[in-house]
Amino acid sequence: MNQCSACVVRNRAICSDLDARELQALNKIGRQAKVESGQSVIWEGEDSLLVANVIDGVLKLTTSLDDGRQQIVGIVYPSDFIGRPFGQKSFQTVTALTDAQLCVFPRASFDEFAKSHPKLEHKLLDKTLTELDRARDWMLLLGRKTAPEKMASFLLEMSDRLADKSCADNPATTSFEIPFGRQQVADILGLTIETVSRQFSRLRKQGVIDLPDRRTVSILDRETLVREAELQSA
Amino acid sequence: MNQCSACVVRNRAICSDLDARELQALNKIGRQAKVESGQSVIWEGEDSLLVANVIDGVLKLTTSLDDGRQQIVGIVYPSDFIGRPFGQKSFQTVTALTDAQLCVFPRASFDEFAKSHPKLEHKLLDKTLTELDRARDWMLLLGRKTAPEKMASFLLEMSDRLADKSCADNPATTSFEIPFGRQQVADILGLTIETVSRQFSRLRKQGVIDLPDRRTVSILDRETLVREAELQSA
DNA sequence: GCGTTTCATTGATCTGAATCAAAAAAGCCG
DNA sequence: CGGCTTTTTTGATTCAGATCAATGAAACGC
Repeated sequence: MNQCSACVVRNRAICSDLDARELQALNKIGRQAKVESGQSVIWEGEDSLLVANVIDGVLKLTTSLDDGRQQIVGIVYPSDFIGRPFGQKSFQTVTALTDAQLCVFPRASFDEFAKSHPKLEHKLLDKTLTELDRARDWMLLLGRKTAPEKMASFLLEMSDRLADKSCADNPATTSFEIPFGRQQVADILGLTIETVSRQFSRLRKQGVIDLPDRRTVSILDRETLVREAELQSA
Repeated sequence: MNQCSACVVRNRAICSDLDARELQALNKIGRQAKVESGQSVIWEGEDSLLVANVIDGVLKLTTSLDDGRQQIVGIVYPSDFIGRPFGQKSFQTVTALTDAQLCVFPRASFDEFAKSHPKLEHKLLDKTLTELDRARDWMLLLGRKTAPEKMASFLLEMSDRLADKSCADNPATTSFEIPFGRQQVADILGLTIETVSRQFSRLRKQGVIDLPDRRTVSILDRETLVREAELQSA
């Protein structure tokens, strides 16, 4: 039996404000599910049949064009929520970038539960508003930034999200493993894989970053990155 | 005294599910405000001190870089909600594109009211989820579409939002007035004003659209536009 | 260990959209 | 109406990033 009380995202997910009894009711309509890296759980254009909390792993949200061009429109981490409640259609495909653990709910039951539990809806609203802010911020990057600016912004964002603060002996140097390959970085930034690769190489040659292996990035000169990212006015 | 019962967006705004007594309570914390075209009501980076319902007019949400580059990240129509509840900082500037009428609330009072009125929070959640879908859709356009594709997508979206269905004698021909100039179209699509102008001219020469005056667009050949927009797979 | 496949880097070239620069058209106001 | 400003269009040129084309380096299976 799944015990929400033992859940690792217990304090951060949308269920965090529910009491024991409510949690048990929610638990009844949901189930845990394992998703392997590369697997998709929700498909663009399909009926929205399920929603879920991410317990562990990283997933991507993508939209795409007929000819294969693809844009990653969101990256989902543990405690984030995926799926489209109160709507019939999904506009994005959700794919696991690492092996992942989800807490899945049939959409209809979730909708019903949510409507009768304001505390949960409030949490969901808060998360959605934050996501909207993030998406709109990303629109500035996609529409107006140059390749070097995109790259710097990306590395700083990744560092904020992923840096292992525990082993940061030198505060200036942060190291982290990006959970995706070059093509996916390109699909996040609206660039080609070649341009992404060239930007990585340039930053390495300039001593701004180090690339111990192809998934790991060490930021050596955060100052320069911040300057290159052309931070927003405010 | 403002009477919500007479409000033109009464059935579509986030307050539409409230009963008479609740409406009166909400009315007490809010006030109507007129905003002139060009005026900003919320500033990027400033403390989020107010939120509002749009009663009449069109406004834009923008994010910008230090050097003046700007991206329009949202267009706001009557019955839409603006501002960032439950958060201290605004990430976007909100500016009126036409004279507008708002129903303004101090953020703190609104937050409090919302938390104790689940029906309102539910409506707001629904609207926010829709906005998030729209924003992510737009990210595909910004990151992956070419200038002609952007232009076609833009015209189709505008036509859906603005076309005066009442006077559409010929179902294939739709006419509408874009509530903004070329520079703003450029800031929506992540292009320059020159490229936007060239695309307009090209479509006019090809007989796909007509431009009776600089703010009005008539779609003559919707088919071609749809083809050029490279519609999403699903 | 070694062939095979996949993924990343690097180089050469091309091109779509940006930039630079006028000209033309539309508003505006006395 | 006729000068003045602002906005839009059009043309010439440049350039950032895409595309095309190899090469190189890991990861994988046997």
